[in-house]
Amino acid sequence: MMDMLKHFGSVFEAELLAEIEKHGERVSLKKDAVILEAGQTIRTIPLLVSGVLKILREEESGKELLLYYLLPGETCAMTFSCCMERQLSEIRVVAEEDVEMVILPAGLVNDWLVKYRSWRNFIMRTIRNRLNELVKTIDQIAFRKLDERLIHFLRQKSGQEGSPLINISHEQISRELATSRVVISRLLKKLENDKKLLLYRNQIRLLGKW
DNA sequence: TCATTAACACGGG
DNA sequence: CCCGTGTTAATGA
Repeated sequence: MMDMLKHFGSVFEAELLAEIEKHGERVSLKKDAVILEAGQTIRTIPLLVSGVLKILREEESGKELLLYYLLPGETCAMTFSCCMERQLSEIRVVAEEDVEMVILPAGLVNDWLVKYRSWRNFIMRTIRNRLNELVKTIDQIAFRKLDERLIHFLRQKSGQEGSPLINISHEQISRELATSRVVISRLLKKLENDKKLLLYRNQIRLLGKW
């Protein structure tokens, strides 16, 4: 549980950490594993220890739209709000990389809201952060042109991987931004001509400041 | 005007 | 060969 303490040790009081240890279930996931499909009921919420989870919204036509990434030290606001109301999942959760996490039963985490100040603060903070980020995403979709959304996506992706070298295909990008590959290829080519990046097969290297 | 769909050629792994 | 990529032409919002 050492890596657990690394991200949550300073956030929760000792008593709560003991409860998490007692009731939490340790789960490992391989890259691309689907944790949750849209329409399923949610009975647990995850605390991410390592790796990255991707939260997606699904459209009727089967198109996907990236909502946000979940990083170590975080929990999923969407999952939390769903399981509080015993609602069906409106989202799809996929492991972007190999993931280590602890899952907690939905009932418990409700009680903890009253019992532990640190838990309440943690949940409030993740919901607040997520809300802020979603507002930004909505802004992107509503008001920005696709080229700006693409740049935003690349910047985020590069930051997430901690490297200017991004491993992804045009097809994957187009799916996450809910557009067609043709458009992504064209926009990327333009960015390459502008010396903003270099294109390889399944790889993009960002040049200069991002 | 700009996105999408279909179609095709190129070429690297 | 297979698949990701670069491009174009037709069509639509």
